[in-house]
Amino acid sequence: MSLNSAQKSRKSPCKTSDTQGRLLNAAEALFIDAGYAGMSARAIADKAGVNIAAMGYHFGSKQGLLEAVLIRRIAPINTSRRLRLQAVRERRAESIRDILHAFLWPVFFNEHEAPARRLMGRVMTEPAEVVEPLLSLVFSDVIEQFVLAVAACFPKQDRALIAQKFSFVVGALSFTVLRPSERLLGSAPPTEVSFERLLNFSIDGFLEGPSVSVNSKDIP
Amino acid sequence: MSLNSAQKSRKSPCKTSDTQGRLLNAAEALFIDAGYAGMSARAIADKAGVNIAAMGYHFGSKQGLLEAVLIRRIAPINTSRRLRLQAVRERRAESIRDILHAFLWPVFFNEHEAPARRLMGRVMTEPAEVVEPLLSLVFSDVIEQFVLAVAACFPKQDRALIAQKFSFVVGALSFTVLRPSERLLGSAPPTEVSFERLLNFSIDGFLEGPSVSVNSKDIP
DNA sequence: TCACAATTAAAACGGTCGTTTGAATTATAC
DNA sequence: GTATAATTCAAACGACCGTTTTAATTGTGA
Repeated sequence: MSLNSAQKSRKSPCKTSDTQGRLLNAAEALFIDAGYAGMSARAIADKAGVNIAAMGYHFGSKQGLLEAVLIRRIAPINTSRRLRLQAVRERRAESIRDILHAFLWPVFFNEHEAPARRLMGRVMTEPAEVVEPLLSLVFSDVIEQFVLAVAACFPKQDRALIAQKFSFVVGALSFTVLRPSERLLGSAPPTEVSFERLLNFSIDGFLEGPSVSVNSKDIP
Repeated sequence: MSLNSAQKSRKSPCKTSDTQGRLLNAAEALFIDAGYAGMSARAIADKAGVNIAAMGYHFGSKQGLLEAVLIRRIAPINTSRRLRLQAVRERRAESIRDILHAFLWPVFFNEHEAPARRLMGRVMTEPAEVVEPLLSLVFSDVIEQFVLAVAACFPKQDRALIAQKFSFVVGALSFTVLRPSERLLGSAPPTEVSFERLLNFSIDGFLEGPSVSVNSKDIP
């Protein structure tokens, strides 16, 4: 029996069916479109062209399959983020643009493009509790690193304020990549354009903008 | 038979059980926590302390109940947004702060506070196709009005750019109100603080910030 | 070729899904 | 009080859920 996929690919090197890969792709697409509760094991198996029992055999459960889906795409993105942040830091002249660029770029540009982007958006807004431990496992560290880096850029700004500003960036990012983005906008701009716009928007939010000098009155 | 709730309340003015209200409250809470696919009709009925058939009787279906839930909370928020935008316009000196204030304020401050906030965040990220027509029905008009108002503030800026910046605001807003917000931040700041921070962050994103003068290189 | 492990397949498991039915109960109007 | 409508209730509908079992099939090393 298998139940583990890591060491097994070494024992059977020439897989022609690639059941695991087909399951991962099918589950990814359905999770993006319907979320965890909305994707059924039978729909996954059908889309993958695989017997339904294959899911339990290769990944243990539906939750195990989703975890594999997330780790396959999200972990490389966060690794890329970390590497880029490290490269920026080694230049000893990090700017807020460099830091946010390192955070946003791997989401928009990677070898899997749209699927990875939308998967990122979906998982950040997924209500199912099964993804909660996965989220903190994969994200908490990289988020903390980036918030620290941004804080180093603005020693004067309140730390909690910086953390929340960063969560605004995460929100704008998640919402942007969640859909083909014809929802609010009439049409979807090219990926490079969306990326550049979100980057500039986020940068301006961190810089000490004119907004701080203006008082707003709550008109109840 | 009923199947319609609008004209019926006039015929039976003294409801002691308030089955519809209990169903709405229960469905709202469960939808916020689990999304459409994750909330079951039986869980709703149990939480409401009501027979399961009451849902079909009063709202036709689970989808009908969710529609009533959304309209009850979201429509008043958007109405408040429109009224505030109109008030700002009549002053003939609208600023980006005033416009964004009118857009954000009704989400953070209304008579139902946290439930309405989180419901707003959940519905904006809900994958189920059943909410799609509801979304465009309730949101497309108010969004268009606000984008137009912002565009009037910045006649020089590209219209598509403004629309996408506004979607960034919507994303940051949705993500902020989606959870009690202990997810990325360590703790949740008071509502007024979060509101003020998001407002300032959004304003800075629209103002012609320093980011436009700096070119970013894509380091692949 | 033969044992043996890995994988796939068909079928069923108990359970829950959203919805419907029809009778019982309650409120309203005359 | 009685007819009539509105509402609630228990029960069941067929369908689908995630998972498991058991047997058949495939691939691999001796």
